[in-house]
Amino acid sequence: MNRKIAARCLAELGNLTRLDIYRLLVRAGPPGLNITDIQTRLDVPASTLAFHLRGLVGAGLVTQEKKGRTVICRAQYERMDGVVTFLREHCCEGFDSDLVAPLARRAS
Amino acid sequence: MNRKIAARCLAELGNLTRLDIYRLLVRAGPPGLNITDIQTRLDVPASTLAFHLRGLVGAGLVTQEKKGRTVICRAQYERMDGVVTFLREHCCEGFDSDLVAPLARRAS
DNA sequence: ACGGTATTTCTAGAATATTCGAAATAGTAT
DNA sequence: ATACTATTTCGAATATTCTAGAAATACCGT
Repeated sequence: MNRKIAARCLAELGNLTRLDIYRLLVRAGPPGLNITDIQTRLDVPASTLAFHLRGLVGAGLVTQEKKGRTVICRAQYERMDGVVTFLREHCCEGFDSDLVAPLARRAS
Repeated sequence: MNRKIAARCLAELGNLTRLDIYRLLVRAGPPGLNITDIQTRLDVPASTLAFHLRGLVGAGLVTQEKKGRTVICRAQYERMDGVVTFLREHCCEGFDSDLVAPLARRAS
C-alpha cells in the first residue's frame, strides 16, 4: 500500500454511486453479484454502471470474473483493509502521552 | 453514519494533498499541528491548504481550535472509525458459508 | 495606532469527473 | 446465420474540483 493507491481507493469510494455498488458487493459476500443484478438493485443506466465498475476494479476494490456472458463482481476485502491500515499507520507517533497534561490526568 | 457522510469523508481522503494532511495529523496525535507547521511540512500554498482543510473539517475528519492567531488541527479518529464500520456493515449478509463449496472445504 | 505574522476569502482559469444515449462487441441459444 | 442478452466503448454535454495569486481579515506585540 502507498499514498497513491490509498488515495485512489478512497476517491473511488468517495462517490455515492460507487459506494452503493461497493457496499452491495460487501453484503453479497463471496458469491458476488453479476452486473445485471447490480443494475436492477441500484437502478443505474448500464453505461454509467460500467463507468463506475471500471473505477472500482481499477483501484483493486472489486474483482470481476467472466462466466459465460455475465460478469460476476466481488468486493476485495483485503484491499480496503490495506487502506485502513495505511490510514492508521504511525498513529500518534512522536506523541508521548505520559508527557502530556500530567496535572489534568492526575485530577481525573 | 450514513451513505452521504461516509462518501463525503472518503472523497475528502481521496485527494493526495488532503490524504497527506490527514496522515500528518494522525501521526501528530492529540497535540495536533498548527496550519503553518502543516504548510512547512507539505509545501503547499496557504490558500490551497486552506481550501483542503476546509474540506476535511467539513467532513468531520479534522477539528480546529483557535489558539491566539494560530489554528491547531487534529485528526478526528472516531469519524474515520465510523466510516470503516459503515463500510464493513452487513458484510456477507445473506451468504451462508456452510452452504458453499462443501466438497472444496472437505478437500482442504 | 502600527507592523508583522497567521489564516481565510475571493476569483478565475485549468483540470478532472460524471452522466447516459447510441453504437459496438461478445457470448448463447435456436 | 440469426436473434437475443449481457456488457463495454464512444462521444459529447454538464458539473465539480483543484490551484494559487491577490486581497482581506484577525490577532498579537510594541
